[in-house]
Amino acid sequence: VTTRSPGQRAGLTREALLAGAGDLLREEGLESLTMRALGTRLGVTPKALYSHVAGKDALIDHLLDQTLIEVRQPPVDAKDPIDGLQTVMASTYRVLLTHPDLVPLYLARQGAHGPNAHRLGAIITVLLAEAGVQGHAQQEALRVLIGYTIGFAAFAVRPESGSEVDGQSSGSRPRANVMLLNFTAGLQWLLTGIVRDWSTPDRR
Amino acid sequence: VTTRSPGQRAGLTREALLAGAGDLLREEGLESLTMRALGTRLGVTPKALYSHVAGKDALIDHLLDQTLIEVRQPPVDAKDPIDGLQTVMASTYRVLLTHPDLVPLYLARQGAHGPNAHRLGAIITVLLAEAGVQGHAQQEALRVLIGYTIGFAAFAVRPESGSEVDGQSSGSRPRANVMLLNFTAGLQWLLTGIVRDWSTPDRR
DNA sequence: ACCTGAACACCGTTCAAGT
DNA sequence: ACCTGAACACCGTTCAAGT
Repeated sequence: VTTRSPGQRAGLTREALLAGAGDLLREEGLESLTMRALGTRLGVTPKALYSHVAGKDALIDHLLDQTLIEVRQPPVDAKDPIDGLQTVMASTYRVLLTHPDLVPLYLARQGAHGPNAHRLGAIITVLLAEAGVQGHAQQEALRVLIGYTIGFAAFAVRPESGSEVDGQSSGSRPRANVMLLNFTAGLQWLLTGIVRDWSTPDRR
Repeated sequence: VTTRSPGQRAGLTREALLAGAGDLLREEGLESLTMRALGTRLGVTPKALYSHVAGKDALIDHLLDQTLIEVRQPPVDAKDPIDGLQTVMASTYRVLLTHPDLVPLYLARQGAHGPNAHRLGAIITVLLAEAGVQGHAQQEALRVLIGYTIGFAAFAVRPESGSEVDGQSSGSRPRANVMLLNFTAGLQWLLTGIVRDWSTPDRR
């Protein structure tokens, strides 16, 4: 299906690459996300992709970061910073579950590293500061929250065969909701502990 | 270096394969863990490996499970089940950090699935039961604990470039210890919450 | 049962070249 | 700057065959 000679533009953009990669991931799974497959899907030679992206790793990095756009911002008139943290982390958890195949990649790369990830980290940091968690403890709290969220998401992705758990989970009807409630409970415990043990009451 | 004709035994065992794979992983990293590389390291054609292991995925599954042997068992005369849980999970965390390259694989495969993983899961389950956490809540607590432990381990592996955190962490001297303390703190909060909110006082 | 050589069907990526 | 054809250096895995 190659009706184009060298020099003719195919009209590719980085956005088109990311959209195609996202579709490929959603429809065919992680194993099928291949530079060659992405090329044929876009009607283009694999090499053409390298004009818009440094390589496969860079493409995935962009994909991971772009996904975080969907994370819901807490309202600016935040009354309670703890509520804000609960909102942001729960939204992050939900977004991660929407893209199950990406979850292991976030962990393999230790999170995303683009502008959206940075923005999200900044929001969490501000909320922690408002809750009186600063400096050293602030960075550690950030790691605890992110590690818990991504780790839990990774184990929530597939219903059965969940590590060493026996397969017989009690039905599977409201499973996603049950997992979300479990996640929220643990998150609340962590937030309570962080504020209780790591906050410095001086500033603010 | 092929001084062996078809039919001559090379003396391979599954244990030798796993040991070689572990060495390869430790010395060269995950990217270099290849059936071909493992073959040449053992002085054997790649195909010879398939006589002892179903394929690369199966080999990695065995590797993941075997690593869990190192997790320390809590003393049988356990006084406080919460102490026991703290011990087991912290030991698991430490073992995971000893094998950083494996951590993303645990998450990608949602934990290990072999006999050692099963044994570890059973130990945790018993401790939870002794703490009064049973049935439905027991499975959920198990997931919370495992998700937190592996997730935190994944973020503890590399010092800098930790997701959206700015690179300037306060020095790097006792970093592993600091992370372990952070992990332990969060673990304690989770255990406290699990027992407080999910234990049923009736049985035991 | 255990290992071999040769080969298949894939990968990501590079190079030189076209417009 | 953007895309092409051809090719390089890898993968995991299979097949038929040896002892």
